[in-house]
Amino acid sequence: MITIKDIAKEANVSEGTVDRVIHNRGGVSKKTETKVKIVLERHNFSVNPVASALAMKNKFHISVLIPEFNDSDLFWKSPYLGIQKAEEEVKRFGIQVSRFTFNQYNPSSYFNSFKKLLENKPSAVIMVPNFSKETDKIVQELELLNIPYLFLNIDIKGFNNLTYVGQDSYTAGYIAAKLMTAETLNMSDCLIIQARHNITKNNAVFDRIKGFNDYFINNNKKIKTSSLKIDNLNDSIETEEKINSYLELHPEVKGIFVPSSRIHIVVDCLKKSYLKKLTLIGFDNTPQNINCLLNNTVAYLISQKPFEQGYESIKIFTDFLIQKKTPNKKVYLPIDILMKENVNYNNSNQFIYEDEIAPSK
Amino acid sequence: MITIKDIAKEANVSEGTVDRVIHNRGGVSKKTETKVKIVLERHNFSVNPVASALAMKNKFHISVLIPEFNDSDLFWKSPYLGIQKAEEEVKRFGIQVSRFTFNQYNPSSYFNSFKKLLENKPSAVIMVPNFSKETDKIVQELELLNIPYLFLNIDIKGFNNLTYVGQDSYTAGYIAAKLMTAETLNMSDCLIIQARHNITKNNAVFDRIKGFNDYFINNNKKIKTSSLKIDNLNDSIETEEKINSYLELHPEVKGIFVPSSRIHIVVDCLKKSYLKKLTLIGFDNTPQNINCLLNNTVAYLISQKPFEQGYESIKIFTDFLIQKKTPNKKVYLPIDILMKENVNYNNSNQFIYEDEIAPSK
DNA sequence: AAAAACTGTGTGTGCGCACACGAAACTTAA
DNA sequence: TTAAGTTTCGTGTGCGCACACACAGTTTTT
Repeated sequence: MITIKDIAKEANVSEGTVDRVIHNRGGVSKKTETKVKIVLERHNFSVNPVASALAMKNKFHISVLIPEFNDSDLFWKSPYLGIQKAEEEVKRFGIQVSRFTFNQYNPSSYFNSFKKLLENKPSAVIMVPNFSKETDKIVQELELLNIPYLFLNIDIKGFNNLTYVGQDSYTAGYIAAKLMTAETLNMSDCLIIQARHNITKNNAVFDRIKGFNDYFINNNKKIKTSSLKIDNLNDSIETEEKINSYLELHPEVKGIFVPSSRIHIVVDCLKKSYLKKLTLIGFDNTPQNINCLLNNTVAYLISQKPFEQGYESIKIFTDFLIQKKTPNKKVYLPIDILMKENVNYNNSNQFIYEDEIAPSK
Repeated sequence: MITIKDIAKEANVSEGTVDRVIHNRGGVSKKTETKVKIVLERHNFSVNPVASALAMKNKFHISVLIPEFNDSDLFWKSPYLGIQKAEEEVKRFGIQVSRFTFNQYNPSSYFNSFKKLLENKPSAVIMVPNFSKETDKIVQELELLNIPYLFLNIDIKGFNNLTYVGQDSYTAGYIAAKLMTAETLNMSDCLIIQARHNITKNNAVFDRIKGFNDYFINNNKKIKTSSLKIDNLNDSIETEEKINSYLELHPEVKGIFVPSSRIHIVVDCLKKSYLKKLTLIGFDNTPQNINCLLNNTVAYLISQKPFEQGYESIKIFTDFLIQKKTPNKKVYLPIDILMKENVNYNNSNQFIYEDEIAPSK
């Protein structure tokens, strides 16, 4: 394993000079710089991150801007845990992680949380760009300060984010349609239920629906889809009323697609008789949703691998900060298909060690 | 973050003594040992793995005993690559990895490879226990030498392996049956094709078939399954002959289940007319199998996440050797369901960085 | 022409730990 | 009592790197 000392000897300079070249610290003449760079190239040198971490001692600071979670909406707990696990791993490398949460329905909470985040002077920012207008402002500030940032889970176009870590929503919707087709025997209609506020704000939902519909078009399936928009999916009275009356009017509907994590709410609202007859497909492995799989009310869930999203984000920035590794423009995580039978294995890699909570089997 | 120096000061001994106590090097009087241990306990001290790795410099040696791969059987390439990726990551921690391959159909090649492996004096062994008799002998030697070992991909019971890293084959087969049911509309027979040599040697195949059959029993499905055993799946003439003539005799068969990675061979042998009519479900994301997904001949593949198996094995042993973290007795990886639409995303986390090969989309 | 300022480079120290070496303190043998 | 072990412990060095500091050589200012 080649070291800085070796490079220095070969280039006939001191270790300090090699260090300056590697880290672009300046104060090196053009001539020696190229001389050193040639040697570095030739040996394909990269610093020993272990030694580097030891010498630096808490140099880098990754800040995370992420929606908060609570008992009724647990989706964001998973990325949080993934971040936590990665944090534990990279701590000893001198990477410090701070988390800042916001209310995902409140733009100003998003922006205020960002302001607090900035005070910590992060070396890098992982953010969930939930609101486009505020994201504009945030990104502007970050770029002014030359702080690299990556988008987690929500993929907004037109920014210079280091990368996007998440799912290809379009394909995920496409797959949902395929599963729906298999389950409903190719010959029925399908209802898409979405919350109204999602129509503009969260384009993942939009992409999923587009993929869902495109599947039927591309494969000449005769399935018809229609959309039901509900103002507040958390208001169970409105939801219950709307869904059940829609189904009464449309007995040809055999499947329900919920392109968000809220399918458990739909399950709670549906009359028992419908639950038996309909095939439900939704997103995200929240505890409530998993429960729906286990009690046979939901046929499939498509998981975004939220834990891995958080975990990978931290790892990617660690490699970027320490080793200057640049990731691909998009880091798409696997599209996970969950059903009753494999759901228990889904999070196994989060709980490898004995002192952690083991998954119930 | 508390250091050895801090502990030493507080216990009124030198750093060297603390080091001796931490690593059980001996040469410490009972009195001072307990004195130091109390302080260690109080601060819940654990060594800084970064500094430790730097100081140790190639202390540990993990050896891997794994089947070889070639163009016609690429399955074992994935764990190999996973091991390679992990190796790259842990190299700087002073962990050296050596790989030893064997012919998976030849027990003596397995044992001979192990003998070579032993010469390297490994600190830990990752092995694929493909032959039970030879595994007996191997394990005996390892336990005599006090070398910890873990089983990769194949789960043989009755040994003191540190852990098993792989899939729950029974559940995987169970899920295959569920998918088969959905695709073949609940009302047909199903053929299981297996290689004869697998019947005794590889109990993963046995477990998958059991899970497959149990699904129909547990869920009162009227699907009948029958088995076709073929002596040598690689002999395409025999395979072709047997399968097609069986199907001719049994037109009620609507699905074929291949509980091994050889489904692409079945595809090659099947007459075109059958290919269109039948639903095929197999295992493992080898390039040939993936190709079958893409050209619509195979409906689903169940992946064992072989890449992750290799990767996690190395990581688990690294943590075990450096930090003495003991893993669970079984580390089950997710049961991955692959279909045409999501297969491209399946390996994305193997190729996060730009200079590596990106997945074709 | 001397002083000041700047540029380019080498040297030294410490990050936390592992481990070799050697020095006390103590025990046993002569 | 003294020499020779034996046990117990402290000290020193290096792992590879980051970064502060020092110092020569060069350019600019007065």
